[in-house]
Amino acid sequence: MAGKHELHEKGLRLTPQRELVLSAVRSLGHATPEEVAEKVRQTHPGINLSTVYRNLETLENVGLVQHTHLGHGGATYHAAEELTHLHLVCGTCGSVGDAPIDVAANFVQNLSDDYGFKTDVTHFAIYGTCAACVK
Amino acid sequence: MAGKHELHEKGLRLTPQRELVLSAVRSLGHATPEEVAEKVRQTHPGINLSTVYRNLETLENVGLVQHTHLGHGGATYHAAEELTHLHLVCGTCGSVGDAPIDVAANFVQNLSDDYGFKTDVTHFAIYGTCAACVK
DNA sequence: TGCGAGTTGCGAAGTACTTGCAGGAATTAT
DNA sequence: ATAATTCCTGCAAGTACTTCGCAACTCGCA
Repeated sequence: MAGKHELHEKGLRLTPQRELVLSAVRSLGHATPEEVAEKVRQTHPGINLSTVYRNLETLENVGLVQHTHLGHGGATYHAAEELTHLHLVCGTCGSVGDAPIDVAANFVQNLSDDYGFKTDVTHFAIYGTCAACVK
Repeated sequence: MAGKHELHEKGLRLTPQRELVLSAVRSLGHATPEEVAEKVRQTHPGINLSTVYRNLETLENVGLVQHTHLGHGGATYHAAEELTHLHLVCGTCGSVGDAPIDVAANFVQNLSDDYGFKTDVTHFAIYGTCAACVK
């Protein structure tokens, strides 16, 4: 379908590094900048950390990836396509689970109705204890 | 009522710095370690940042304060008494609003029923756009 | 193919936070 | 009240993460 790469369509240049950063984010699901760098190094060992940071930022600007705060301090990036679920972070084991956005629909609606607050549930993680650790 | 300070009862020493840190957290509502330090300096200029960090940690251990992730990277502390509301962070203006925990009751219930995930809604902020910025 | 502009790599600077140590203050026992 | 002990504070060095500047390089277009 597309004769041009998606990066092209966003007005960005198509460089190996950039494409690798994007695909790393996509294949990792959620990842810190450092994890992305590590992943990219599997195919492109020489890539510099700052390049990863810069590309993450650039890709975020054009809307291909987005960052989320999982709370440990650093931001975590994920592909824009993944934006359909929310993150369930377990405070005990540290695992990150997913849940469809619908479970929060009600909550979002409440906040909107009562406070006029438009919630973006995907941006922050939901903290708690996962089923495995509750036992 | 208490002949002893609450800090005493927790087995902690009563130092001016420590008491000031606690009262700063209480009066600020939510505050980053640095904001706490700034507040404390109004009455005790010489206090060191590391003292603030350590006291925050100590106070958290005995349950007098707790930290929440508002997403900017650093933790935000608040008094344990404040634990009855969740934080609504506006991505546009940066303001932090409050909402009673009840609005999330439904959501928490869903997560618990469907995933066995016990959510602590107060630990992480809820991200979105506040009423003022939506306009 | 050749030019212009966006990108990369590298090192260093900057910021935010944490940790170790020695002196000083608060408690407890005498 | 005094002395001894233990904890706490302040200072400073150290670590981790992120951003910046610059020169060389590569991509995209004519």
